[in-house]
Amino acid sequence: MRPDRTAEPNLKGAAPLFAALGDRTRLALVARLSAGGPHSIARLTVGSAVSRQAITKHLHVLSAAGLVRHTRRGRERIWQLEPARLEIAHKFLAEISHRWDMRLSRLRNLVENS
Amino acid sequence: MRPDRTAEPNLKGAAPLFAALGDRTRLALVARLSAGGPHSIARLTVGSAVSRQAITKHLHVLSAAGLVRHTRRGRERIWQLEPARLEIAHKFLAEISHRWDMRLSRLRNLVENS
DNA sequence: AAGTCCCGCAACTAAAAGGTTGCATTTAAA
DNA sequence: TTTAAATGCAACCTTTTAGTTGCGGGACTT
Repeated sequence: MRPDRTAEPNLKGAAPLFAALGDRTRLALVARLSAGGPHSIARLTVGSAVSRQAITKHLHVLSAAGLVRHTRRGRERIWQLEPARLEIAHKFLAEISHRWDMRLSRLRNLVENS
Repeated sequence: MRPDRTAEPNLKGAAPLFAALGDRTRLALVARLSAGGPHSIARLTVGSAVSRQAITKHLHVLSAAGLVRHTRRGRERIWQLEPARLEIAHKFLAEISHRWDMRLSRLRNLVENS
């Protein structure tokens, strides 16, 4: 197995994920779906500051990022979380933190051995 | 110790962080700073697709989100990563994933005991 | 002292984002 | 079979974002 050339944490892939999460309304939706489970649009709209159509748009944005998925049930559309994609963002941050720690420890070694 | 009522992961705080990370150029900057350490603007511009002023703007966006910090050194401005803020976003994702796992295991219990 | 490098500021543009309203459609309920 | 609920679609508006160019000023170099 060769050393991983794509060690750069999934740059191209992670940015759209973060962008999708980078809105207060959408983040609230994700949080709600993670705790409350699948919900219809109407249900997700209750208690929100914005209109149902706005919620719908946000759900589509999340969907385009692969963070949620929907199913029909009668006349309603049920949305649910897709946690696999969250993991990508999560790992990206872990990788960045790790790199930074490595830098610091290398620097410390340098100082101690001088 | 009571159950944590503020269990909602830092919604209001995390969204701006994700928004700041939700751009390819900015994410590349963060990745570069995490691996390569502090750099001047001119240095960060080399190899980028966009102009120096664009990089400057992006750095200011990251700075407003608390993700980077700068220092003067002679005629150049050195930017460096501020990893503490990354931790907030990181923990948010961990919390969401955890919630989802809890939901799944509760559901499974429900099915098994029925 | 002159030239060069690094940077900040300002004005401007094009495109995308977030939101709204109005209306049509499908499905459930009375 | 009406009526009401849940949604989809489309047009429109306003603000933000990402980017550019041009220029001026401070800080090293020679």
